[in-house]
Amino acid sequence: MTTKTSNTFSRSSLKRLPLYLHLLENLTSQGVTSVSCTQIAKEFDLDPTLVRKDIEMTGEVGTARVGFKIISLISKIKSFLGWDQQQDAFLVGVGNLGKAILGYKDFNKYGLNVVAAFDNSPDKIGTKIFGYQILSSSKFVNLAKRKKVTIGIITVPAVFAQGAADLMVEAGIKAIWNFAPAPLRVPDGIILENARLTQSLAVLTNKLKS
Amino acid sequence: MTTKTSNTFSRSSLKRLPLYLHLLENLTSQGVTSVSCTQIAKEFDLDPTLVRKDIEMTGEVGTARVGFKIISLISKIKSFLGWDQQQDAFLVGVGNLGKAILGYKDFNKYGLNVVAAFDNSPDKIGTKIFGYQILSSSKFVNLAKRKKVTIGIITVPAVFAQGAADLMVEAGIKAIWNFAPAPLRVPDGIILENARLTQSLAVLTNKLKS
DNA sequence: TAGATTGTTAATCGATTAACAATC
DNA sequence: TAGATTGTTAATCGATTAACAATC
Repeated sequence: MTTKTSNTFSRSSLKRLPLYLHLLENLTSQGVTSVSCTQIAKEFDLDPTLVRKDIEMTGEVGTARVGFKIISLISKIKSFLGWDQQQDAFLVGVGNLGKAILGYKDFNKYGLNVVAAFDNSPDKIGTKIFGYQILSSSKFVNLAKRKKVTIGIITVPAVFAQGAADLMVEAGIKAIWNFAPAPLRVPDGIILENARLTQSLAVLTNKLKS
Repeated sequence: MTTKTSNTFSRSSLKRLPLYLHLLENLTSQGVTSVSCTQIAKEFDLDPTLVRKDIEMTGEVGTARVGFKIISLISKIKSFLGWDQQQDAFLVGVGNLGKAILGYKDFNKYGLNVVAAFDNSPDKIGTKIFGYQILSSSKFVNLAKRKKVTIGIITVPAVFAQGAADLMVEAGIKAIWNFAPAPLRVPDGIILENARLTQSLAVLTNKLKS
Protein backbone atom coordinates (compact mmCIF):
# COMPACT_ATOMS: atom_id res chain seq x y z
CA MET A 1 0.00 0.00 0.00
CA THR A 2 1.24 3.48 -0.85
CA THR A 3 0.86 6.25 1.69
CA LYS A 4 -1.93 8.65 0.81
CA THR A 5 -0.82 12.24 0.57
CA SER A 6 -4.20 13.80 1.24
CA ASN A 7 -5.49 11.98 4.29
CA THR A 8 -9.08 12.90 4.78
CA PHE A 9 -11.17 10.64 6.92
CA SER A 10 -14.91 10.51 7.41
CA ARG A 11 -16.36 12.55 10.25
CA SER A 12 -18.38 9.54 11.35
CA SER A 13 -15.29 7.38 11.71
CA LEU A 14 -13.34 10.09 13.49
CA LYS A 15 -16.14 10.67 15.95
CA ARG A 16 -16.26 7.02 16.94
CA LEU A 17 -12.60 6.88 17.94
CA PRO A 18 -13.05 8.84 21.21
CA LEU A 19 -15.74 6.34 22.21
CA TYR A 20 -13.41 3.42 21.63
CA LEU A 21 -10.64 5.22 23.47
CA HIS A 22 -12.83 5.73 26.50
CA LEU A 23 -13.76 2.05 26.58
CA LEU A 24 -10.18 0.92 26.05
CA GLU A 25 -8.97 3.05 28.93
CA ASN A 26 -11.63 1.59 31.18
CA LEU A 27 -10.63 -1.93 30.15
CA THR A 28 -6.97 -1.17 30.81
CA SER A 29 -7.77 0.06 34.29
CA GLN A 30 -9.52 -3.27 34.86
CA GLY A 31 -6.37 -5.12 33.89
CA VAL A 32 -7.61 -6.32 30.49
CA THR A 33 -4.81 -6.33 27.92
CA SER A 34 -6.41 -7.26 24.61
CA VAL A 35 -9.73 -6.75 22.90
CA SER A 36 -11.51 -7.84 19.71
CA CYS A 37 -13.57 -5.73 17.31
CA THR A 38 -16.54 -7.88 18.21
CA GLN A 39 -16.30 -6.81 21.85
CA ILE A 40 -15.93 -3.13 21.02
CA ALA A 41 -18.77 -3.30 18.52
CA LYS A 42 -21.12 -4.92 21.01
CA GLU A 43 -20.45 -2.16 23.52
CA PHE A 44 -21.65 0.52 21.13
CA ASP A 45 -24.16 -1.46 19.04
CA LEU A 46 -22.01 -1.25 15.94
CA ASP A 47 -21.03 -3.68 13.22
CA PRO A 48 -17.69 -5.38 14.00
CA THR A 49 -16.45 -4.71 10.47
CA LEU A 50 -17.06 -1.02 10.95
CA VAL A 51 -14.96 -1.03 14.09
CA ARG A 52 -12.26 -2.95 12.24
CA LYS A 53 -12.15 -0.32 9.50
CA ASP A 54 -12.05 2.50 12.01
CA ILE A 55 -9.09 0.84 13.70
CA GLU A 56 -7.41 0.14 10.36
CA MET A 57 -7.51 3.90 9.74
CA THR A 58 -5.30 4.47 12.78
CA GLY A 59 -2.67 2.11 11.42
CA GLU A 60 -2.96 -0.46 14.20
CA VAL A 61 -2.80 -4.11 13.17
CA GLY A 62 -4.27 -6.97 15.13
CA THR A 63 -3.73 -10.66 15.52
CA ALA A 64 -6.20 -13.19 14.15
CA ARG A 65 -8.13 -15.03 16.86
CA VAL A 66 -6.70 -12.73 19.54
CA GLY A 67 -7.65 -9.19 18.62
CA PHE A 68 -5.77 -6.01 19.39
CA LYS A 69 -3.30 -5.18 22.12
CA ILE A 70 -5.10 -2.49 24.08
CA ILE A 71 -2.07 -0.45 25.12
CA SER A 72 -0.83 -0.26 21.58
CA LEU A 73 -4.30 0.51 20.21
CA ILE A 74 -4.80 3.34 22.69
CA SER A 75 -1.54 4.92 21.67
CA LYS A 76 -2.32 4.56 17.97
CA ILE A 77 -5.74 6.18 18.37
CA LYS A 78 -4.31 9.02 20.43
CA SER A 79 -1.59 9.70 17.92
CA PHE A 80 -4.04 9.46 15.02
CA LEU A 81 -6.31 12.03 16.67
CA GLY A 82 -3.36 14.23 17.53
CA TRP A 83 -4.05 13.72 21.21
CA ASP A 84 -0.54 12.59 22.03
CA GLN A 85 0.66 16.16 21.98
CA GLN A 86 -1.01 19.41 22.91
CA GLN A 87 -1.77 22.38 20.69
CA ASP A 88 -1.92 25.83 22.24
CA ALA A 89 -5.31 27.50 22.11
CA PHE A 90 -6.70 30.98 22.80
CA LEU A 91 -10.30 31.36 23.89
CA VAL A 92 -12.41 34.40 23.03
CA GLY A 93 -15.56 35.15 25.00
CA VAL A 94 -15.59 34.57 28.73
CA GLY A 95 -19.31 34.09 29.22
CA ASN A 96 -20.83 31.07 30.92
CA LEU A 97 -19.72 28.61 28.27
CA GLY A 98 -16.28 30.18 27.98
CA LYS A 99 -15.84 29.86 31.73
CA ALA A 100 -16.95 26.25 31.64
CA ILE A 101 -14.30 25.47 29.05
CA LEU A 102 -11.62 27.30 31.02
CA GLY A 103 -12.60 25.27 34.06
CA TYR A 104 -12.51 21.92 32.30
CA LYS A 105 -8.99 20.75 32.91
CA ASP A 106 -9.32 17.49 30.98
CA PHE A 107 -9.03 19.12 27.57
CA ASN A 108 -5.30 18.65 27.78
CA LYS A 109 -5.98 14.91 27.49
CA TYR A 110 -7.55 15.71 24.14
CA GLY A 111 -4.72 17.62 22.54
CA LEU A 112 -5.92 21.03 23.66
CA ASN A 113 -3.95 23.39 25.86
CA VAL A 114 -5.88 26.58 26.56
CA VAL A 115 -3.24 29.19 27.33
CA ALA A 116 -5.15 32.46 27.47
CA ALA A 117 -8.66 33.89 27.49
CA PHE A 118 -9.92 37.12 25.96
CA ASP A 119 -13.00 39.28 26.29
CA ASN A 120 -14.21 42.72 25.28
CA SER A 121 -16.00 43.61 28.47
CA PRO A 122 -14.11 46.03 30.77
CA ASP A 123 -15.80 44.27 33.69
CA LYS A 124 -14.04 41.05 32.82
CA ILE A 125 -10.67 42.25 31.53
CA GLY A 126 -8.07 41.97 34.25
CA THR A 127 -10.07 39.54 36.37
CA LYS A 128 -8.88 36.01 36.95
CA ILE A 129 -10.93 32.91 36.16
CA PHE A 130 -9.67 29.43 36.94
CA GLY A 131 -6.18 30.85 36.97
CA TYR A 132 -6.52 32.61 33.64
CA GLN A 133 -5.97 36.36 33.54
CA ILE A 134 -8.68 37.69 31.20
CA LEU A 135 -7.09 39.82 28.48
CA SER A 136 -8.49 42.47 26.19
CA SER A 137 -9.41 41.15 22.75
CA SER A 138 -7.30 43.93 21.27
CA LYS A 139 -4.23 41.99 22.38
CA PHE A 140 -5.33 38.80 20.66
CA VAL A 141 -3.62 39.12 17.29
CA ASN A 142 -0.19 40.15 18.54
CA LEU A 143 -0.10 37.61 21.32
CA ALA A 144 -1.34 34.77 19.15
CA LYS A 145 1.25 35.53 16.49
CA ARG A 146 4.02 35.79 19.03
CA LYS A 147 3.10 32.55 20.77
CA LYS A 148 2.30 30.79 17.47
CA VAL A 149 -1.08 29.66 18.78
CA THR A 150 -2.76 27.14 16.45
CA ILE A 151 -6.30 26.82 17.82
CA GLY A 152 -8.92 29.49 18.50
CA ILE A 153 -12.02 28.81 20.58
CA ILE A 154 -15.03 31.04 19.99
CA THR A 155 -17.51 31.33 22.86
CA VAL A 156 -18.87 34.81 22.17
CA PRO A 157 -22.53 35.59 21.39
CA ALA A 158 -23.57 34.92 17.78
CA VAL A 159 -23.30 38.53 16.61
CA PHE A 160 -19.63 38.80 17.58
CA ALA A 161 -18.62 35.39 16.28
CA GLN A 162 -17.55 36.42 12.77
CA GLY A 163 -15.47 39.24 14.23
CA ALA A 164 -13.72 36.81 16.55
CA ALA A 165 -13.09 34.44 13.64
CA ASP A 166 -11.60 37.28 11.58
CA LEU A 167 -9.23 38.12 14.43
CA MET A 168 -8.15 34.50 14.57
CA VAL A 169 -7.53 34.27 10.86
CA GLU A 170 -5.52 37.48 10.99
CA ALA A 171 -3.48 36.04 13.83
CA GLY A 172 -2.52 33.03 11.74
CA ILE A 173 -4.55 30.53 13.70
CA LYS A 174 -4.99 27.21 11.88
CA ALA A 175 -8.16 25.82 13.40
CA ILE A 176 -11.26 27.36 14.93
CA TRP A 177 -13.53 25.58 17.38
CA ASN A 178 -16.75 27.51 17.21
CA PHE A 179 -19.45 27.34 19.87
CA ALA A 180 -21.44 30.34 18.66
CA PRO A 181 -24.70 29.54 16.88
CA ALA A 182 -23.65 31.55 13.83
CA PRO A 183 -22.38 30.42 10.43
CA LEU A 184 -18.77 31.52 10.07
CA ARG A 185 -16.88 32.39 6.90
CA VAL A 186 -13.20 31.53 6.95
CA PRO A 187 -10.66 31.32 4.13
CA ASP A 188 -9.76 27.99 2.55
CA GLY A 189 -7.14 26.18 4.53
CA ILE A 190 -8.47 27.25 7.91
CA ILE A 191 -10.05 24.34 9.74
CA LEU A 192 -13.47 25.20 11.10
CA GLU A 193 -15.20 22.87 13.52
CA ASN A 194 -18.60 23.86 14.84
CA ALA A 195 -19.74 22.54 18.20
CA ARG A 196 -23.32 23.69 18.04
CA LEU A 197 -25.40 22.51 20.94
CA THR A 198 -28.61 23.61 19.24
CA GLN A 199 -28.06 21.05 16.47
CA SER A 200 -27.87 18.27 18.98
CA LEU A 201 -30.92 19.68 20.75
CA ALA A 202 -32.82 19.81 17.46
CA VAL A 203 -32.41 16.07 17.00
CA LEU A 204 -33.61 15.44 20.54
CA THR A 205 -36.68 17.68 20.46
CA ASN A 206 -37.72 16.42 17.04
CA LYS A 207 -37.62 12.80 18.18
CA LEU A 208 -39.51 13.73 21.31
CA LYS A 209 -42.30 15.22 19.24
CA SER A 210 -42.89 11.96 17.32
CA MET B 1 -48.93 10.80 -0.31
CA THR B 2 -49.99 8.86 2.77
CA THR B 3 -48.82 10.05 6.15
CA LYS B 4 -45.98 7.98 7.51
CA THR B 5 -46.70 6.48 10.90
CA SER B 6 -43.11 6.09 11.98
CA ASN B 7 -41.50 9.39 11.13
CA THR B 8 -37.80 9.02 11.48
CA PHE B 9 -35.63 11.58 9.79
CA SER B 10 -31.93 11.57 9.13
CA ARG B 11 -29.70 13.19 11.72
CA SER B 12 -27.90 15.10 8.99
CA SER B 13 -31.12 16.67 7.76
CA LEU B 14 -32.33 17.51 11.24
CA LYS B 15 -29.04 19.16 12.10
CA ARG B 16 -29.21 21.46 9.11
CA LEU B 17 -32.59 22.91 10.05
CA PRO B 18 -31.29 25.08 12.92
CA LEU B 19 -28.80 26.61 10.48
CA TYR B 20 -31.56 27.51 8.07
CA LEU B 21 -33.66 28.86 10.90
CA HIS B 22 -30.88 31.15 12.02
CA LEU B 23 -30.45 32.53 8.52
CA LEU B 24 -34.19 32.95 8.00
CA GLU B 25 -34.52 34.91 11.22
CA ASN B 26 -31.68 37.17 10.16
CA LEU B 27 -33.32 37.74 6.79
CA THR B 28 -36.66 38.52 8.43
CA SER B 29 -35.04 41.12 10.65
CA GLN B 30 -33.65 42.69 7.47
CA GLY B 31 -37.15 42.91 6.05
CA VAL B 32 -36.75 40.12 3.49
CA THR B 33 -39.97 38.14 3.10
CA SER B 34 -39.18 35.28 0.74
CA VAL B 35 -36.20 33.08 -0.04
CA SER B 36 -35.24 30.36 -2.51
CA CYS B 37 -33.43 27.10 -1.86
CA THR B 38 -30.64 28.38 -4.07
CA GLN B 39 -30.04 31.31 -1.73
CA ILE B 40 -30.09 29.16 1.39
CA ALA B 41 -27.83 26.59 -0.23
CA LYS B 42 -25.27 29.20 -1.26
CA GLU B 43 -25.09 30.49 2.30
CA PHE B 44 -24.01 27.11 3.64
CA ASP B 45 -22.26 25.65 0.58
CA LEU B 46 -24.90 23.02 0.10
CA ASP B 47 -26.69 21.60 -2.92
CA PRO B 48 -30.02 23.39 -3.53
CA THR B 49 -31.82 20.08 -3.96
CA LEU B 50 -30.64 18.99 -0.55
CA VAL B 51 -32.07 22.15 0.99
CA ARG B 52 -35.33 21.58 -0.90
CA LYS B 53 -35.60 18.05 0.51
CA ASP B 54 -34.85 19.25 4.01
CA ILE B 55 -37.63 21.82 3.70
CA GLU B 56 -40.00 19.27 2.19
CA MET B 57 -39.51 17.23 5.36
CA THR B 58 -41.01 20.06 7.42
CA GLY B 59 -44.13 20.08 5.27
CA GLU B 60 -43.67 23.59 3.88
CA VAL B 61 -44.48 24.06 0.20
CA GLY B 62 -43.05 26.78 -1.98
CA THR B 63 -43.99 28.65 -5.10
CA ALA B 64 -42.19 28.06 -8.38
CA ARG B 65 -40.04 31.00 -9.45
CA VAL B 66 -40.61 32.72 -6.10
CA GLY B 67 -39.37 30.39 -3.40
CA PHE B 68 -40.64 30.11 0.15
CA LYS B 69 -42.41 32.63 2.36
CA ILE B 70 -39.94 33.14 5.17
CA ILE B 71 -42.42 33.68 8.00
CA SER B 72 -44.29 30.53 7.12
CA LEU B 73 -41.08 28.54 6.66
CA ILE B 74 -39.75 29.64 10.04
CA SER B 75 -42.91 28.53 11.74
CA LYS B 76 -42.89 25.17 9.93
CA ILE B 77 -39.29 24.47 10.88
CA LYS B 78 -39.92 25.43 14.51
CA SER B 79 -42.95 23.24 14.74
CA PHE B 80 -41.16 20.37 12.99
CA LEU B 81 -38.31 20.58 15.49
CA GLY B 82 -40.73 20.90 18.38
CA TRP B 83 -39.39 24.38 19.12
CA ASP B 84 -42.80 26.01 19.08
CA GLN B 85 -43.53 24.73 22.55
CA GLN B 86 -41.28 24.09 25.52
CA GLN B 87 -40.59 20.84 27.28
CA ASP B 88 -39.68 20.90 30.96
CA ALA B 89 -36.20 19.69 31.77
CA PHE B 90 -34.26 18.79 34.93
CA LEU B 91 -30.49 19.16 34.97
CA VAL B 92 -28.23 16.92 37.02
CA GLY B 93 -24.68 18.01 37.81
CA VAL B 94 -24.02 21.63 38.62
CA GLY B 95 -20.36 21.79 37.64
CA ASN B 96 -18.93 24.31 35.21
CA LEU B 97 -20.84 23.01 32.22
CA GLY B 98 -24.06 22.57 34.20
CA LYS B 99 -23.80 26.17 35.34
CA ALA B 100 -23.19 27.36 31.79
CA ILE B 101 -26.38 25.63 30.68
CA LEU B 102 -28.36 27.07 33.57
CA GLY B 103 -27.09 30.51 32.62
CA TYR B 104 -27.94 30.20 28.95
CA LYS B 105 -31.41 31.68 28.79
CA ASP B 106 -31.86 31.13 25.04
CA PHE B 107 -32.62 27.43 25.36
CA ASN B 108 -36.28 28.28 25.73
CA LYS B 109 -36.14 29.36 22.09
CA TYR B 110 -35.16 25.79 21.32
CA GLY B 111 -37.98 24.01 23.03
CA LEU B 112 -36.17 23.53 26.30
CA ASN B 113 -37.32 24.86 29.64
CA VAL B 114 -34.90 24.03 32.43
CA VAL B 115 -36.98 24.07 35.59
CA ALA B 116 -34.67 22.68 38.24
CA ALA B 117 -31.07 21.68 38.88
CA PHE B 118 -29.72 18.87 41.05
CA ASP B 119 -26.41 17.92 42.54
CA ASN B 120 -24.98 15.54 45.09
CA SER B 121 -22.49 17.84 46.71
CA PRO B 122 -23.57 19.27 50.11
CA ASP B 123 -21.59 22.40 49.22
CA LYS B 124 -23.91 23.07 46.31
CA ILE B 125 -27.27 21.87 47.60
CA GLY B 126 -29.30 24.82 48.82
CA THR B 127 -27.26 27.43 46.97
CA LYS B 128 -28.77 29.47 44.20
CA ILE B 129 -27.31 29.67 40.68
CA PHE B 130 -28.84 31.90 38.02
CA GLY B 131 -32.05 31.86 39.99
CA TYR B 132 -32.11 28.08 40.35
CA GLN B 133 -32.19 26.62 43.83
CA ILE B 134 -29.85 23.60 43.69
CA LEU B 135 -31.64 20.50 44.98
CA SER B 136 -30.38 17.19 46.30
CA SER B 137 -30.34 14.43 43.68
CA SER B 138 -32.30 12.30 46.10
CA LYS B 139 -35.31 14.45 45.32
CA PHE B 140 -35.00 13.99 41.58
CA VAL B 141 -37.28 11.00 40.99
CA ASN B 142 -40.24 12.19 43.04
CA LEU B 143 -40.13 15.74 41.73
CA ALA B 144 -39.69 14.69 38.11
CA LYS B 145 -42.63 12.30 38.37
CA ARG B 146 -44.79 14.88 40.03
CA LYS B 147 -44.00 17.61 37.53
CA LYS B 148 -44.08 15.18 34.59
CA VAL B 149 -40.69 16.36 33.37
CA THR B 150 -39.83 14.99 29.92
CA ILE B 151 -36.16 15.90 29.42
CA GLY B 152 -33.13 15.15 31.59
CA ILE B 153 -29.79 16.89 31.11
CA ILE B 154 -26.69 15.11 32.36
CA THR B 155 -23.69 17.29 33.18
CA VAL B 156 -22.06 15.14 35.84
CA PRO B 157 -18.55 13.64 35.58
CA ALA B 158 -18.32 10.47 33.47
CA VAL B 159 -18.34 8.04 36.41
CA PHE B 160 -21.68 9.30 37.70
CA ALA B 161 -23.37 9.57 34.31
CA GLN B 162 -24.95 6.10 34.21
CA GLY B 163 -26.33 6.62 37.71
CA ALA B 164 -27.90 9.90 36.65
CA ALA B 165 -29.37 8.25 33.57
CA ASP B 166 -30.86 5.47 35.70
CA LEU B 167 -32.51 8.06 37.95
CA MET B 168 -34.00 9.72 34.92
CA VAL B 169 -35.36 6.50 33.49
CA GLU B 170 -36.86 5.63 36.87
CA ALA B 171 -38.50 9.05 36.95
CA GLY B 172 -40.22 8.43 33.64
CA ILE B 173 -38.18 10.93 31.66
CA LYS B 174 -38.55 10.49 27.91
CA ALA B 175 -35.35 12.02 26.56
CA ILE B 176 -31.83 12.41 27.90
CA TRP B 177 -29.38 15.05 26.72
CA ASN B 178 -26.02 13.71 27.81
CA PHE B 179 -22.90 15.85 28.09
CA ALA B 180 -20.83 13.33 30.01
CA PRO B 181 -18.11 11.58 28.02
CA ALA B 182 -19.44 8.15 28.96
CA PRO B 183 -21.48 5.64 26.96
CA LEU B 184 -24.93 5.36 28.53
CA ARG B 185 -27.27 2.40 28.52
CA VAL B 186 -30.95 3.25 28.48
CA PRO B 187 -34.01 1.09 27.78
CA ASP B 188 -35.62 1.05 24.34
CA GLY B 189 -38.01 3.92 23.90
CA ILE B 190 -35.92 6.40 25.83
CA ILE B 191 -34.40 9.01 23.52
CA LEU B 192 -30.70 9.47 24.14
CA GLU B 193 -28.86 12.34 22.55
CA ASN B 194 -25.18 12.72 23.26
CA ALA B 195 -23.58 16.14 23.06
CA ARG B 196 -19.98 15.09 23.33
CA LEU B 197 -17.53 17.90 22.90
CA THR B 198 -14.61 15.51 22.66
CA GLN B 199 -16.02 14.05 19.44
CA SER B 200 -16.06 17.46 17.84
CA LEU B 201 -12.58 18.12 19.17
CA ALA B 202 -11.36 14.81 17.74
CA VAL B 203 -12.33 15.91 14.24
CA LEU B 204 -10.56 19.23 14.71
CA THR B 205 -7.30 17.89 16.12
CA ASN B 206 -7.12 15.12 13.54
CA LYS B 207 -7.47 17.56 10.67
CA LEU B 208 -4.91 19.83 12.28
CA LYS B 209 -2.43 17.00 12.33
CA SER B 210 -2.62 16.45 8.57
C1' DT C 1 -43.73 35.17 -22.68
C1' DA C 2 -39.21 33.67 -20.77
C1' DG C 3 -36.86 31.80 -17.34
C1' DA C 4 -36.01 30.91 -12.43
C1' DT C 5 -37.52 27.86 -9.13
C1' DT C 6 -40.28 24.11 -7.27
C1' DG C 7 -41.26 19.22 -6.91
C1' DT C 8 -39.90 14.74 -8.14
C1' DT C 9 -37.55 10.92 -10.16
C1' DA C 10 -33.10 8.82 -11.45
C1' DA C 11 -28.03 8.52 -10.86
C1' DT C 12 -24.11 8.84 -8.05
C1' DC C 13 -21.40 8.60 -4.20
C1' DG C 14 -19.84 7.20 0.19
C1' DA C 15 -20.57 4.79 4.42
C1' DT C 16 -22.07 0.56 6.38
C1' DT C 17 -22.77 -4.31 6.22
C1' DA C 18 -22.07 -9.00 4.36
C1' DA C 19 -19.09 -12.61 2.73
C1' DC C 20 -15.05 -15.16 2.96
C1' DA C 21 -10.20 -16.54 2.70
C1' DA C 22 -6.04 -16.26 5.67
C1' DT C 23 -4.20 -16.95 10.14
C1' DC C 24 -2.98 -17.80 14.72
C1' DT D 1 -6.65 -29.25 15.15
C1' DA D 2 -10.82 -26.31 15.35
C1' DG D 3 -12.64 -22.13 15.36
C1' DA D 4 -12.62 -17.21 16.47
C1' DT D 5 -10.90 -13.24 14.59
C1' DT D 6 -8.35 -10.42 11.32
C1' DG D 7 -7.95 -8.29 6.80
C1' DT D 8 -10.08 -7.48 2.54
C1' DT D 9 -13.24 -7.56 -1.23
C1' DA D 10 -18.08 -7.35 -2.74
C1' DA D 11 -22.95 -6.02 -1.84
C1' DT D 12 -26.18 -3.06 0.21
C1' DC D 13 -28.09 0.89 1.93
C1' DG D 14 -28.95 5.66 2.52
C1' DA D 15 -27.74 10.33 1.70
C1' DT D 16 -26.44 13.58 -1.72
C1' DT D 17 -26.42 15.23 -6.35
C1' DA D 18 -28.09 15.46 -11.17
C1' DA D 19 -31.77 15.75 -14.47
C1' DC D 20 -35.96 17.48 -15.92
C1' DA D 21 -40.92 18.40 -16.36
C1' DA D 22 -44.36 21.52 -14.20
C1' DT D 23 -45.39 26.10 -12.85
C1' DC D 24 -45.84 30.76 -11.69
